[in-house]
Formats: sequence, structure tokens, C-alpha cells
Amino acid sequence: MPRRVTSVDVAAEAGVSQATVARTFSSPEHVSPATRAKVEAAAETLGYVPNAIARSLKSQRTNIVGAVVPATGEFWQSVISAFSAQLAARGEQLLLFSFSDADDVDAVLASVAQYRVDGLVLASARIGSGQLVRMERTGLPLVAFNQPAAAGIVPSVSVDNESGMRDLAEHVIGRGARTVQYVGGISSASTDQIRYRGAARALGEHGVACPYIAAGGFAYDDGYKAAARIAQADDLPDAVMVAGDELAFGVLDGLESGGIRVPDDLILTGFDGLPQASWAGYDLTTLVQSTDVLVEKAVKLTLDRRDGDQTARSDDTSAPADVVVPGTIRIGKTTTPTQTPRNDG
Amino acid sequence: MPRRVTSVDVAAEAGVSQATVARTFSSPEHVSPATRAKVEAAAETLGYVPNAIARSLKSQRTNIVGAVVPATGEFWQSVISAFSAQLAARGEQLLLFSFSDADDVDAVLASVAQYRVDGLVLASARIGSGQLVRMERTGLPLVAFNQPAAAGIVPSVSVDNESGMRDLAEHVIGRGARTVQYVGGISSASTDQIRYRGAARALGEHGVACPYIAAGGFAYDDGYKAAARIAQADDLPDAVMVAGDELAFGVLDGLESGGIRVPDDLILTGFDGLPQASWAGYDLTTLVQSTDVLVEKAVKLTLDRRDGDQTARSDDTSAPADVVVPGTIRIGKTTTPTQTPRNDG
DNA sequence: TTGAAAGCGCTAACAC
DNA sequence: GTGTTAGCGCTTTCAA
Repeated sequence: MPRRVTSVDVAAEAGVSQATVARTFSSPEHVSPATRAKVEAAAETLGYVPNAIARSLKSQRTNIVGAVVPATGEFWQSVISAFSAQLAARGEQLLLFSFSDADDVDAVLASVAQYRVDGLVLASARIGSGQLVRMERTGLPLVAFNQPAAAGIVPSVSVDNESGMRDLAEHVIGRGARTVQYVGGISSASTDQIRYRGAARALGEHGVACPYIAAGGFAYDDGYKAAARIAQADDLPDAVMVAGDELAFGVLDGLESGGIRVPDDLILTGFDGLPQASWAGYDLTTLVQSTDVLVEKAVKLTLDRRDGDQTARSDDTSAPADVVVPGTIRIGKTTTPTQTPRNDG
Repeated sequence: MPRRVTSVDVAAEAGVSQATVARTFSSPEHVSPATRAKVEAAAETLGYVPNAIARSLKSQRTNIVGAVVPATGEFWQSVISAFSAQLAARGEQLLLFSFSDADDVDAVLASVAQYRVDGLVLASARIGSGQLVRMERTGLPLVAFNQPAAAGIVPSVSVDNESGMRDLAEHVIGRGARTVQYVGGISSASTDQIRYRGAARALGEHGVACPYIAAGGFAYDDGYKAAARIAQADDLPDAVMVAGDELAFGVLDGLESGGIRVPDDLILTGFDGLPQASWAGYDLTTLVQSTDVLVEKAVKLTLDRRDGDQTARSDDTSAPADVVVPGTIRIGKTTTPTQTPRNDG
């Protein structure tokens, strides 16, 4: 049974001091080539790898960034992938804390706090501002992700929800829609509110009302169920605007299962720009938020804050930086009139 | 600027020794209620949280499990979510190492090794067996995930790829298919090979050939492109069997964009059982591998190995445990004859 | 029950 | 260039 091999073991094997072993791995240029070779050989035979945990105890830096992210949803999954990839590219690791609806976010945060991560990305709307303020006080670099409500308390990164939804609304108006039904996910979520506001204002400017129905969540099934409510209404709206893509896929399938055809009977928009929105099967008109860009900003903000902490002890730029990334509208067949009648069935 | 508060600070504040503070958090039952209250109060005012990193240095246990997982693909994203959730439920954290095609997996592994995680789940087919053997020697509890080739070297968890694909093949035969085209992802991947073998054998028993074409990857776009090759062939096969769901979505959309209708012109199967396969838009016949079950087995195996390490110093059960989880076939409309001609277009 | 003291594996002065 | 030494924040004997 191989015991944990440490720098002391390597030192013994190589016939040098422990400090020399440490140097060989942390600043090899301060070790003579001959010694270095000896040490490396010894390390190789023993299978030694420096212990980053022990290192971090001294250096006060773990090179680990934490992220608190909802456990489910296509959008969040792509965000997680992006974080992991981008942090890896910067030599950092991702300690992932995911939570589901049933979880107690406070418990998750308590758990996070123990791990002295270098920075923390918070992507939960369920973290109260009091909690945020308290965590911020500990000096842990915090960044709120896609959580506009946190802006003003901690630095935040999000897509421009309002103007994105506004753009979609203008597009819908441009397609001639005069009656619009809006399908939200969770009405208490700040992103949900802001997106709805964008739609309502833009439509209002054209004298178009924008009734809101809450699907109760952002998942496919929520949308599928919500579609039934739309289909049951006395008359169909010209357009349905949905607060998220996954939700929109559900609405779309739900509508079609009810015999309503998109875009012939009504047009439909989503929000997020998931990969699937571009798949030919759905080809959804949506607002593309670039997870890569958003994540890049969040990672940069997080690491800058950490590094700032280490050089300048106190930065009293009292107003936290809020990054708002513009989205891009993507026009798909869900809002594109079918030119020629379908010839394939 | 709040300084890092340690148990020493709390001890001073509470007027007790540092050891007592430590005890209050690690084994409160060994501290008198009065003292405990004092310490907790002091910790509260100072905002003290125990440092898990420092703890792990002494306890030789980080409560962190690492996972090396491909950065992209719908399937892997759901696997990551499942790992995160299930580890969290057991009080463990997930240190995620994702890698893309461009990454050097060895570099990733070197990085992992530094972090003395309690266990490591490997989900990359690109880790050679030599590498595996070497890592196994360090005593780190390793578990291979969906990587049947690693079986025999390290404990592994995977779905029963061969019999799963076999079941699909039988289903396809049952639907009357006599000519079948198989679309693989990456022919060098062991899962790909084993799945193909399952199809080829089952079909062979019915005297049906199973030509293989490689899409070059498991992504949607790979499938979309591969569809063109099928469409160009002199005559269409009765059925197309695809090595993965995401790939299958691409094939499906690609075929339909070429005017080929599924299931009318040919039937189609996938493999994985992604959530989207159940979405009405695709409704794909596929082999559902339960990520929850797979992940649960992997987590259990990993933690059991770690805990085994600590109680029994040497377990010379020379044959590593290999867990093979059966999949479940899901019949969707891609292999279901349309009873009534479509009335909606 | 509580305190003193010795590490866990590493880094970083500081000497030589 | 290399060795010595003192911690980083915690757990854990061992005494008291």
C-alpha cells in the first residue's frame, strides 16, 4: 500500500534538504541543474507530486474558484461547462456547489465558506441581500452571475435582459403581432421580472398589451403545461413570448401537440440562445446570451478582485462594478412566415 | 478590510484556548455547554468559519471528490449535474476538471494530482491504461466512468453498452428493418466500439448487415453532416442506428432537411436517453442510461474505496469491481409507424 | 472538561 | 545555491 509521499521523502531519496525539493517545484530557476536533476529523478521514482492543499495553507491562495449554481436547466449546464473550461485555461480549478429547489442555499453557502476558495461566483437568485452583504464582509471576492438584483451589493455580470427582451418584442411587432401572450418562469425571480418589463414596455409603446402567465419554472415540462392554458383561451394570440429557451421548447411542443402550428397560427420567441435553439428541429427565434462572454467577464472580475486584494489592501471604490453584456437576437423559423406551403406532408 | 479570522482569534475573544475552539467545531460534545456558548458567540461576532483546507492537512481528507469529464456534450453536462448534486447530498464537494479535445489530458491529470482529492472519477477515454496504472499506484481511489476499456485496471461504472444496443437492434428488426446503417461517433472510443459490436452481432443473428460510418464526434453537427452521406447513398436503409442521442438529433434533422422523413422513409434510434429525447419535438427511440443511477454507483464506489483505505490498510481483492448498469429501451415516434397520415400539413 | 504542544506538507525569509 | 527555521490553521494526543 503506497504511503503518501511528501517532499521530505524525496529529500531523503535525493540526499538534499526538504527546502531544496520544494524549490525545485516552486522556483526551479533557483536550483542548480545538477541538484534539480537529482530531485526530479527522486520524485519520479517515488511518484511525488506537490500537495496543493498544503501549499495553499501557506500561500493563502487555493487556485480554486467556487461557483454556486442551480443544479438543473440546460442554460445552467452550459454555464457550468464554460466556467470549468475557462478557469482551467487560467490554471484555476472549479469547485462546484449546485443546489436544487429543495436545498437550503444557506447550508450550501456555509459549506462554501469552509473551503477558502479564491473567489466565488453566485448564480442563485435565492441568496438574500443580507446574506450577500455578510459574505461580502468576509473579504471573499464575490461575483453575482445573471442575478441583476444583486447589482449594487456585489459586482455582477449579466446579459442585458431588458433590452434583449425589448429587441424581441420589436421583432414580434415587426412581424405584425397585435396580441401577445407572455410566458414567464418564476415571477419572483429578478431576471424574470426584468425580462417581462422589457417586453411589456416595448409592446406598450406600440399600444400592445402583454398579459403575463407564470409557468412556475423554467423547465421544458413547465412550458409544455403552460401551452395548454394558451391553447384553451378563447382566441389565440398573434405571438407568444417566452422567458427562456427551454421553457419555450416546451411551449412550442405543447402548442403543436394541441394542433396549433408555429409560426402559422402564432409566432413564438424564447430567450437564452441555447445550442438547441439552433437545431433544425426547433430553430427558435431567441435572444442569444453568450455564456462564453458572460463567464469570461465573471471569471475576470472574480480573479481581478482576488488579485486586487493581494496588492492593494483596501480598494474603496464603493460602487461595485456591474457588467451588462448585450445579447444578440437570433431569428429562427418560429417567427418566420412559411413562404411556400410545406411540400413534405 | 476584514482580516482572515482564525480559531486563535476566536479563542482570544472567548477567553479560552485555541484547542477548545477547535473542539467546539469538530466535536462539540466534548465541550461544556457554557464554554461552547461562549465560543459560538465569539465566532459569531468575529464571523469565524473553520478552515476546511487546514483541517484536511491534518485529517488527510478533503471531502472533495474530483471528476475529469469532457467539457462538452449534452450527456456529460447531465452527468456533471448529477455528480454535483449527489456528492453534495453526501457532504462532499465536486472539484471539476473538464477538458476539451484540444486539451492535454495528462496536464489535467497532473493538476488533479496536486489537489489530494478523496477520490477521482475519470470519464475520459483518452486516459491511457499506463497512466491509469500509475495513478492507481498512488493510492488515490479511482473510478472509471462510462469507460469500459478501463475495466480490469480500475473499478468502473458504465451502462451495459453492448446489450443496450442489442436491444435496440432487436427492436429495429422487430419493426421490419432488413437494411441498417450504423452511425458511430469516434471509432476509437471504446464505448463506440462496444455499442457497435452489440448492434452488429444482434443484427448479424438475423442475417442483417450493419455497415459503420463514423461521424467524427458525438455532437449534433457531426450527426447533421453524417446524414448527408446517408441521404446520398443509392438506396436508403430501412433503419439508421446512431451511437448517441445528440448525434442522433443531428442525423434526424439532417435527414429531414434532405427531405427524408422519419419514421416514414426510415426509422432511427439513438443511445443515451437524454431529456431531449423525450421532448415531443424529437421523441426519439433510444436506450436510456440513468445518469442518476450510474453516478450514484460511481460516487458510492469512490467513497467506499476511500473509506476502505482508512479502516483496512490493505485490501488485496485483486479484481477491481466493475459495475455494469442495465439500460432501458425507450420507444419513441422515430421507430413508430405513423398510423394515420399527418393531418396538419 | 480544558490547555499545552506537536505536527500535517509546504513556503519563505534568513543565514551560510 | 542550499540548508535551517519558523510558521499557515487546524486536529489530536497527553497532562492537568
